[in-house]
Amino acid sequence: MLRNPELRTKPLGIQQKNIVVTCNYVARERGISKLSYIKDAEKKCPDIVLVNGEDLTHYREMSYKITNFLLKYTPKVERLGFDENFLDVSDMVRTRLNDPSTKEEVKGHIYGQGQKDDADSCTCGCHARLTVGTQIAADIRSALQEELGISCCAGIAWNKLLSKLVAGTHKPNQQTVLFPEHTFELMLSLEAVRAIPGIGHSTAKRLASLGIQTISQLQEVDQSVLTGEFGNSMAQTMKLLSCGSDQSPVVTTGQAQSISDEDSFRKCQDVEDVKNRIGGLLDNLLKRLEEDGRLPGIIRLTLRKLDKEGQWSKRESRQCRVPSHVFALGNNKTIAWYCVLSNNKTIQMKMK
DNA sequence: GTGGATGAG
DNA sequence: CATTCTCATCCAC
Repeated sequence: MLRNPELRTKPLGIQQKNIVVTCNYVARERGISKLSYIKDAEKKCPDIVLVNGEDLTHYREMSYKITNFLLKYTPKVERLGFDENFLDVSDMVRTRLNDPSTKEEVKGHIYGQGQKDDADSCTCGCHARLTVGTQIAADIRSALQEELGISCCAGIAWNKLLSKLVAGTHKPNQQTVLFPEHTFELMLSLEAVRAIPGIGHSTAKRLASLGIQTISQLQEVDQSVLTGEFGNSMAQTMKLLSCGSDQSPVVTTGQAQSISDEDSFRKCQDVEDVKNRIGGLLDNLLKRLEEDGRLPGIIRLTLRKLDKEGQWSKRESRQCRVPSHVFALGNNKTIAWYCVLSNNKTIQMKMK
């Protein structure tokens, strides 16, 4: 929509292979959901505009533009995927509170109540700090809109878990603050344990085997029951999360730890074809490596096979170290063959 | 260090 | 359920 503003008012979907991986809010109002099949989406919404999004270059570049923009406010910026960032603004809050011109006004929504007044039961100053937090969020979101043309949601709270959860309560392009009195309310509004970030489908399944499906069940279950299935550390963490407690700090993300390029290799029988496709992935990777400026220490190939019935199997990977002389030669294909030969295996499909 | 599992958007 | 195309972390070996 940034590159083609005419699409703003139209139902828009981003397509990768057979799937609408994401879509704008116009499309969502028409009943399109993320990760739906193209067929279903077109059935519901025949005039949906589809843009191919298999090449993530543009999204990655904008993603880093946004993170770098946020880094002008504080060095404590942690990326989560391509489109979310955590900011620890504690220092900014302290500075603003020392400024006599700072007001008491809350910007945006307050979670769990119409107005803010009953609130001042705290003696620790958290309400004042969170209020300043809403002002900082409003300032940053407004500047982001002005300078990069990006709208977004924000959640203001005292830990990452709660800020993420409360950010999702007013969408799109709005912000919400959580005051401590309403923590329990927010956690219980979630219902399923799966809604807690960090509890994915696998952990949810294991919890279900213990008879735990809702947040309140997780809050009330005896520690020892969890410890039996997950071990002490995980059990402790999950109990805390269920109550809205998250000790994890905002960790500055910095440069990527790895870069990868992949493709689902649809209908690839021919060996020649496979070689070409892997070569293409490698070329893209080398371009990105050059822009990055660093040299890789390791290269890894990842693959998934298709069985007779067209079912995907689990991922398999092979990796090896890349000596720097490989790059001194400046020879593209050398690297992939170095990897393949040094492992003495034939590897097709996916490459990381 | 390697390779699989898991989880995030 | 994954499906797409990434990126990160954890853990057994």
